[in-house]
Amino acid sequence: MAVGIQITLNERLYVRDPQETALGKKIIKHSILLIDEIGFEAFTFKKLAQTMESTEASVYRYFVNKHMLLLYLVSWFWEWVNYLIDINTKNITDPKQKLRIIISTMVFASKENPSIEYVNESVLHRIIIAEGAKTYHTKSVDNENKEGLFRNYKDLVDKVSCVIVAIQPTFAFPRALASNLFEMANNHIYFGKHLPKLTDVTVSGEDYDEVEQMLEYFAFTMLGV
Amino acid sequence: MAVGIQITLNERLYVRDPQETALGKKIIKHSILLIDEIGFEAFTFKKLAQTMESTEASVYRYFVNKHMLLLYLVSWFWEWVNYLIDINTKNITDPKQKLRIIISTMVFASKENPSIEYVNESVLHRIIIAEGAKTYHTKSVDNENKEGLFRNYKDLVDKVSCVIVAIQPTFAFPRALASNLFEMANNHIYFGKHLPKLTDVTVSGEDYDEVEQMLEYFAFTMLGV
DNA sequence: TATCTATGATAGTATTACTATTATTGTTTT
DNA sequence: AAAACAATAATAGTAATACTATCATAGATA
Repeated sequence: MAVGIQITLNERLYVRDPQETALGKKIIKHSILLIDEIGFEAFTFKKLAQTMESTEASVYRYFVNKHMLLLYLVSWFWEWVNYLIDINTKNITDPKQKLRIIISTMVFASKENPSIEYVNESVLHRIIIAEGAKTYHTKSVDNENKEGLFRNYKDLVDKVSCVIVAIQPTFAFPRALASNLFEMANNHIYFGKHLPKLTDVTVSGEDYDEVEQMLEYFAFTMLGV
Repeated sequence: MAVGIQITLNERLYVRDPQETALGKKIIKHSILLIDEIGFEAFTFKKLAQTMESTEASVYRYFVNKHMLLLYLVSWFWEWVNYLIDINTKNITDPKQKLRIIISTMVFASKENPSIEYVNESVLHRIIIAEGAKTYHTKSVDNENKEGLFRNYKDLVDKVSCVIVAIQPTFAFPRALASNLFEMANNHIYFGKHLPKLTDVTVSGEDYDEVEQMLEYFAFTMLGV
């Protein structure tokens, strides 16, 4: 699996493609670790430059601001999940089984074998869970959406909704169910850890088994199978 | 309805209770309008002071920072929805009918008759939809949760989960379904407006009818009725 | 050898997120 | 009516943030 992965992202997400240079990869690697450690609000390019022993100006040569960097990381993650779903469902024809694998993949993405040395997928997963929704809850959503900056997430929702339609062609809300499964996966891992009154699942450490079971139950109950 | 409403909130949300003074009410009123207009990231106490013709220092006497102010507004909103649910379900005994009214109330909260002159509930609803999740996606969640700052939302989820249990006592995920209904209501209004590929509902202006219908369908399908 | 490019080093600006001090105004208390 | 008190306004100041700009340098390429 370590061979041949190429995550391709919208060029407007960055100023210079971080995947093409050593410094760029270092920015990705350390930004993931630092955002996870101190949170996105406290994260600054200056602090990032300090921890990776570079300069603020150098970071700005790759990303216009920290919002775009987060959007890059989130897009990278969804593109990676998309790739995982493709290989995990490669020879599966039964759409029900496909959906089961999709749910498992979205919950356990972080447990897959690391594929790219400068991305700690497990830590990145925590960032998606805690900070992911901030990418689209901004005043610039509409402009950024026009520029295709949310394409990776939308493609993924599209892919899952096709599987849903294959299971139940008359189901009226395939996109909503698909996006809801992704949002629920993130939310209930987060709730289990921080706001347990808002969920019924128990989450301890990186054990998300109950989240997976709940998502399966929700999905297949909704589809009446 | 305009008489007798008293929204009571955790004292730790504010430095001085804004509901007790004219300046405090002015802060609430103008912060709702300004956050809606420019977004929470661009919102500052200095800009707020300018639009309401007061001073930055005066605003700081009511709230320690803008995060606490947002948390105050969000808590106020959920407490208000809680109150609306109470009066709207007052004489209803059938839990299915109760859940229908709850869903309608969470989607159409902004359409209820304004009850408090310094709060524009319709604009506040937009803030909840666009910025609400930012209150708990922070590094300080656990501390703030310990101090009871998310109590209003948790109480609401608790109330709805009790109705769910009354409908279907064997249902395994009442809290998750309840919180998911609130999250879905907000998300799909937002998606309908800004990221329509992530949903199936059409939202135009303040017409959220399709969101209500979808939530009813999801809830009652999950509960098998 | 010359050139080009990426990065580092450094400096500078406007804004943000506060804290502190003093003046003023309006309300209670005596 | 005078004194005391509380709330707000006015002002100033600081450290950090979010950038932009310039110049030097080291390594790769022509």
